[in-house]
Amino acid sequence: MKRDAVIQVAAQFFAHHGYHNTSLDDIAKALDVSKPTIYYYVPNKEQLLFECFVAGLEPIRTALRDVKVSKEPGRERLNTVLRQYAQAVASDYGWCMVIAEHQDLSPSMSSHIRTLKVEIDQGIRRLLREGVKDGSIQPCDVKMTAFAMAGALNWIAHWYRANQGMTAPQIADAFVTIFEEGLRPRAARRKSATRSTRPDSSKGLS
Amino acid sequence: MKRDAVIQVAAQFFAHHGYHNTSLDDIAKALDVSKPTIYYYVPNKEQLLFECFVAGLEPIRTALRDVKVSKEPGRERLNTVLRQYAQAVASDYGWCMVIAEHQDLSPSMSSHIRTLKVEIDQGIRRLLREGVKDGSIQPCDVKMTAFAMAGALNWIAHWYRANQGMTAPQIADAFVTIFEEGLRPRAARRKSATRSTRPDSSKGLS
Amino acid sequence: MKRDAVIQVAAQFFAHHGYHNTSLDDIAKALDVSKPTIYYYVPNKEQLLFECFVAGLEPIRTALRDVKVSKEPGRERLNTVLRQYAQAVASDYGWCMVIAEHQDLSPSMSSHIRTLKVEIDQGIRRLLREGVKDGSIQPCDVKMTAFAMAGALNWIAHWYRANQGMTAPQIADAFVTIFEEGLRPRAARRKSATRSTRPDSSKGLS
Amino acid sequence: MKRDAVIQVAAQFFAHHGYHNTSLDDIAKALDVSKPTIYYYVPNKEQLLFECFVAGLEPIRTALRDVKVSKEPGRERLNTVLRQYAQAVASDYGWCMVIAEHQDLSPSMSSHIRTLKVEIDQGIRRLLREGVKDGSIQPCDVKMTAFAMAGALNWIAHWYRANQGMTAPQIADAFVTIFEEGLRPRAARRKSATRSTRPDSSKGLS
DNA sequence: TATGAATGAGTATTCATTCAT
DNA sequence: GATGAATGAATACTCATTCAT
Repeated sequence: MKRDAVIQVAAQFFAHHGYHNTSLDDIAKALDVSKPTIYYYVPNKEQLLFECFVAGLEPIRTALRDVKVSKEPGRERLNTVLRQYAQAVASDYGWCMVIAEHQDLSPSMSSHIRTLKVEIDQGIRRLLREGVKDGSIQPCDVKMTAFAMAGALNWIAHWYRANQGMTAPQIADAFVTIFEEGLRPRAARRKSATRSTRPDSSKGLS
Repeated sequence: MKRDAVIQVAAQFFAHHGYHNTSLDDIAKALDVSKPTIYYYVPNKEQLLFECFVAGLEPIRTALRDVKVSKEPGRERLNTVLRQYAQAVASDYGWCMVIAEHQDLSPSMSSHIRTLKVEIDQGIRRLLREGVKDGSIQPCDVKMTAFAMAGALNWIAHWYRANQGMTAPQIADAFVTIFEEGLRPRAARRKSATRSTRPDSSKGLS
Repeated sequence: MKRDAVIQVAAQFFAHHGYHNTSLDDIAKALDVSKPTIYYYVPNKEQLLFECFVAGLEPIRTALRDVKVSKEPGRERLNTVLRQYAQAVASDYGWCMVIAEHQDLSPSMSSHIRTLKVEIDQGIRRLLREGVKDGSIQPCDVKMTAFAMAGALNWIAHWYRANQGMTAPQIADAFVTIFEEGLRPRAARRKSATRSTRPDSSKGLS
Repeated sequence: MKRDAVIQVAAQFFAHHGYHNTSLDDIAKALDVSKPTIYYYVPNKEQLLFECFVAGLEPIRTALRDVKVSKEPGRERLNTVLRQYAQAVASDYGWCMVIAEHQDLSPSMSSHIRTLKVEIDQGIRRLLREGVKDGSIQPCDVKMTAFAMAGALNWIAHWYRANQGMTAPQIADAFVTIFEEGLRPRAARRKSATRSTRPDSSKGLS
């Protein structure tokens, strides 16, 4: 589908240059079509961002749905979702998914996006609660924990570069370990964490 | 200093509406001055963003410096810095600090900002390493842990609203607990986590 | 071609009001189009000036080329070029051609224009040298003579007004006579100069 | 006088960068004073240009006045004036003198300048007429000859650079020779023209 | 004399969007 | 399906000029 090509190219441009620094001219040129052609597939720039957002979010929603019927303990199911989440954020659509904000969107689209985001957040919180209930997760502030996880994972979109350093699944695993184990030493340590693969590159803030 | 007022108002606008959706006209109107007056204090819009960035970052740098001479174990010193970090991100300048990216900046300014960000990241990594060495932090992937923490904390800028729900220090404490304890239940639990204060609001993604 | 209309109208405005006193709004209004339309045909104001410059220069370059294959003595060929030169300077594009300077142009465009100007200058010097060689022009300081001629002719752009007083070819003839004969009386005068047609108007300096 | 310093610096800036590309800030910075200080000496930018113009023109007016009482033949007196003219055009004020145009000036100032320019032009024409009458200049189109001379001399402002190549008096002499002798060979040549000193540099058009 | 602070009026340029074809 | 041509609206930035001090 050409429509998908439009959306993917848009996502890549948005991720590299930002939403506002990407003109439809840029996208048109990259696709080697004229600007009005884009309007044939998408009604406006805002919708383009929205489509990128949805494309990125979809796999996470699917993972949340899949996990609902699983028999595994909550912590395992949460980890499955987090792994999928990390992969989504590291995809072409990750950046759009993460920065799509009310700031650049009309009220109606903004609330639409908010609904989708809330759905994800609630899904994660539910898994946390279920994990606490079944004993696989220790009691915690569910809301804050969901925020911390989302933040850590979303941030991947800001520093991840495909084909450089770790792959998305590797990052997901590292993060899962961090969130599972915590920093405080346990009386009986059973598993030693892996070392960083590229200790030189450092840009946690960005 | 009027200059500081300019920067603060700019930071608030950037945070609420985004960098590109804020015109210098907006800022001028909010300050009740004419547009050229802004140029009297700041040479251009980019520099305005940069000043906001620096204003937000400064307290974190200070905290990192202060902690260097502390005699406490690494984990405590790290927590001190993280608390300051959370407070900075929740300030007026937090959003600017977090989204100031190469995308909207000239190459020279971009690299300047990168340098400052790397400094923070390295500071956190150092504390992690020292904590591991002195036994207050369990062995972990230092780089990934720093990334996860920075991400979780940076993300606060996307959902925090002053005078609503938790205060910045409360959030900081909650996050510190999460990172310290981890999700996996410990054999002997000594400290039970607090419950979420506002279980209704949910927007982890944004 | 609409593009040509844009350039011609621009040239007229530049000539009447000066480059800096002409806004793209003025040009757009005169063409009865919107400002962005101009940008559809020309990438920026500087390029607009450049196009006017080239439009004015082209006939002179052509004349220089044509004259290369002529069998006439140097002085005749020079006169042919000077006549064409005068006509170009008196055209809509004359003023642009003459004032297009490094001052208002980017370095690259500036050097481009300089190249073209040097080409004209060298062409005139060559004709002077050839005239001296074939005896049709008396020995002289070739460089200074070329400068004097170029100056006298360029200056036409400052005082010439179409449909007032002499036509461009008449002016060209008058100048050719002046340069040919010189002021010092010749022993045997063969040709008496014409009188000025409008002795009242006087603005040699401007 | 500080006022003179202001005018001279302004003239240099105008000459190097153009009237419109010179801001009062530039001039103030070069003089190491604040912008309002300039307004203490000169009421506005236009007046600044006017003062430069007058400063450049004055020596020519003086020369014309001096020559009125001379007993020399017209051609000699004309040459004296032309030499002074060339020197003025090559001065700091030359460029301003030559480009000061109605385009950048208010109507009243514009007409004032025009009056001064006409005075010069009429002075030259008068000398030409007197030279013809006393036989030192051969009959010619006085108006066109004055225009040609003014153009050739004015143009010096566009290519002359102090301390490079010929001095102003040398240029004046070369031009006088050119205008006196003309290109057409004379039956009996009495004086051979000098050669160009820098035959490589070529920029007659500019 | 001199200036720090301020501004009104511009001005080039960009860009999402439209429409006739 | 696709595009050439056009535009309304916005926006960063500049600069001559003023005025209270």
